[in-house]
Amino acid sequence: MTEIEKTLESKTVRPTAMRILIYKYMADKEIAVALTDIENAFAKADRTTLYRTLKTFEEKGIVHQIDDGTNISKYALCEPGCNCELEQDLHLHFHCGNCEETVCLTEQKIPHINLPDGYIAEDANLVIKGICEKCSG
Amino acid sequence: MTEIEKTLESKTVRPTAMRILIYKYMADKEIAVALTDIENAFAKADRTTLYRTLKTFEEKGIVHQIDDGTNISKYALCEPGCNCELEQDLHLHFHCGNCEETVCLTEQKIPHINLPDGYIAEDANLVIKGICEKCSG
DNA sequence: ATAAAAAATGCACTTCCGTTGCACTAATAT
DNA sequence: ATATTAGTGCAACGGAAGTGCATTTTTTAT
Ligand SMILES: [Mn+2]
Ligand SMILES: [Mn+2]
Ligand SMILES: [Zn+2]
Ligand SMILES: [Zn+2]
Repeated sequence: MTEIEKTLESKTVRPTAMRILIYKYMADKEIAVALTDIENAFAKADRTTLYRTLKTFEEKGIVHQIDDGTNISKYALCEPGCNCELEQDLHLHFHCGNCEETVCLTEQKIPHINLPDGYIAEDANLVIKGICEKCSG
Repeated sequence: MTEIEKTLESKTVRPTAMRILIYKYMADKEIAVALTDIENAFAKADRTTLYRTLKTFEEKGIVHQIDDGTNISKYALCEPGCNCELEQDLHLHFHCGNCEETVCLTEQKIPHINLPDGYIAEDANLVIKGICEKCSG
């Protein structure tokens, strides 16, 4: 049993062929991927399957969904041991206006914000737009 | 000439009847509005006109577009003298999971973030999700 | 005032992404 | 071996954003 299969099973996701391929695809990429990206990478698979795979991965805490402001949902593998729901694990995301790529900056946590009275924070999303390290070189 | 007409003209936007109505509608609301909201409020007007009015307002710095993570673009009037493009004027937005409303927290500026080497920030979007002051009461 | 030009509006249609229903197939449990 | 559950594929739908073009309204020039 491979490392990936073990990872999936540890999150109670059955390691089907398709799921292993998608996991591998995402692990090899250092950037967040859209459904369309996966669709293009696996042309013979049906979009619905890929879509539902991402949903399953998300529900089981294998990936987290990223809203980078492009109105296209992106996904990235969670770090080992990450708890995306918890405030302490909320990292920011960077979207490059040049290459259009979105990356997790997992080291950069979202700072705690003091809200006006009555407001209760449950989640936060911080996206920085600009030029990425690859494009600014 | 009314106050609103003067405001529009000062931003080089011709104060047509429709535009004045939309401006007034947004000024009366304390929350960010979607195109659909305006569409419902002015049922006899065509969606395209409303759509293009918002675009014009945005280009001329009368409103700013808000991406609150719902994948529905919201718009809110800019504060007098605000320069949304500048980092110093970037405020955060709050989206309530209960009433589904989005508000500008214009007092809460987005804190400056130190990015890894090579990353150049040009814009930022910070959305806090939770329960708003009206719903938490 | 009249005509020409420019701007705004309305209608129809398209595109894109996300999502769902249902049938079919593969895997698992009894 | 059979029943049950989980995964996949196909087809269609839906909402929201966006565009091309005809028509109307407003502005400008004559
Ligand atoms: Mn991330
Ligand atoms: Mn705002
Ligand atoms: Zn880049
Ligand atoms: Zn609320």
